[in-house]
Parts: sequence; structure tokens; C-alpha cells
Amino acid sequence: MNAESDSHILQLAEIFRLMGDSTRLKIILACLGGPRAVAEIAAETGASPSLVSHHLRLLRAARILRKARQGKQAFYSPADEHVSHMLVDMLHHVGEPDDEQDSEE
Amino acid sequence: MNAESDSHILQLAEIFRLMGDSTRLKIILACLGGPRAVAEIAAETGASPSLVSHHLRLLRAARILRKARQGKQAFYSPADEHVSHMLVDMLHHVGEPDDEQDSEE
DNA sequence: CATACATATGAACATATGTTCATATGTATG
DNA sequence: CATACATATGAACATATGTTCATATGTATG
Repeated sequence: MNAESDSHILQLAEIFRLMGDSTRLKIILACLGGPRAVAEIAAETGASPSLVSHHLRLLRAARILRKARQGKQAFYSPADEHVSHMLVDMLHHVGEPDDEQDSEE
Repeated sequence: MNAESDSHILQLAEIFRLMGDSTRLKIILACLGGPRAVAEIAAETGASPSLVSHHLRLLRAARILRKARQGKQAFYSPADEHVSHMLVDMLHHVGEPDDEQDSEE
């Protein structure tokens, strides 16, 4: 495990950490369909605008979402396609039934 | 956001949460290559056997890794291919340069 | 059955983190 | 420049969580 791969692992863990909170994951998913205003995201996720804003700051800092101000509103959308694609894939995975084998105890 | 998709989101968030710790992510990656004993994982990740064991329990409970006892040792490997594939993909993503655009401030 | 080794577990602790509330900042409009 | 609206920010708090240490459990061997 060299320094470069270790750095990649840390980056990856950071992305997963941010996606590992259901409120934050819902916020990300709400933005997958295109630019969403903070108030829209709050309504769709059921979280307060303040909380959404806090999380959006983290997601933006991690380059998961990008921000675009337009008048009084701020619209957020996915920062790149890597994350979007992966999330769509993962949602499929969760939707599919497990090909699980035995499990002791 | 209906009940089913919400359940999927919670499942997905749980998986991400577990992968969102660098120690745990290293443990998972160490097992991608095939069955690894606890002591091996500890050596490769630099974590104590006790800590590795704690994390392995969580990863097993979440069906991310599966356990196979063989004599005194316990070997862990990926529970299914979904997670393995996704991790490999994600590592590629992190390795590739961003096609980032502008960013204010 | 005693010993040695590998792994697992529980308690304790320090620290990180999600959420709320109050308040500040930014932006358009009269 | 005052008002209204959207968003952002900071402090405070309760709770979750990663790690360590001591100890227990499981398994093979003499």
C-alpha cells in the first residue's frame, strides 16, 4: 500500500463518509436530476433549509455538488459525472435481490 | 420520494457510512483480492487485530464481507460482487483527473 | 486437559458529527 | 435605502463512533 494509493483511499473514504448520512445522500440525489434550489431540496428531503445549507456547504467543499447563484436563489447540481453515475449504479444494486449464499449463526 | 426508494436510500447510506471510514475502507480493499486472515489484514492496514476484528464484525453484519473459518484463522472476503465492482470503479474515478470547471471564490 | 495461538468481545474514553436555533449575509424591488 | 425573501453561518448541544485495553472465546496440538 504505497503513498499514492493511500491518498486515493483517503479521498474515497471522504466521499463515502459524506454520502454515508441519509440526509446528505437525499440532498445529493435530489440534485441528480438537475439544478435545484435550496428551498426545493429542503421541501423534497424534509430537512430544514438551514440544515440543507449546512450539508450543501460540505458537499460543495468536497466537490460533490456545484453551486450556481441566480438571483436570490442558489442552485445546486452534481459537480461531475463520476459521482452521478456511481450513485445511479449503486441504487440499481440496492434494488436488485442479493445472490446471497449461506451465513453461519 | 416513496417508501421503497426511501428504504433503498437508507440502505445505500448505511453502506456508504461503513465505507466512509479510512480504516474500514482499507480493510475492505485488503479483502478484495480474495480471502484474508484477520492478522494479515491487520498487518496490511496497520491497524491492531482487535480494531480490525471490531470493524470486520460491522462489515459482516452489513453483508459487505463474508467470513470463513479455517482452523484457528478466520478468512474474510467480499460478500457479493456489487460492492467489489463499485469499489474498483470508484478507485478508478479517484485516480482519474477531474474535468472540473470554474469555481467561484 | 494444558498450552499456545488467532480471533472476538465488552467497557471506557475521547472525539467527531448531525441538528437546531438565532442571527447574519446576499439580492431584488418599491 | 427600507423591506422581503433566500440562503448562509456560528454557537450550542446531544448523540454517535473509532480506538484502546483487558479479557474471553475458539481451535489445534502435545
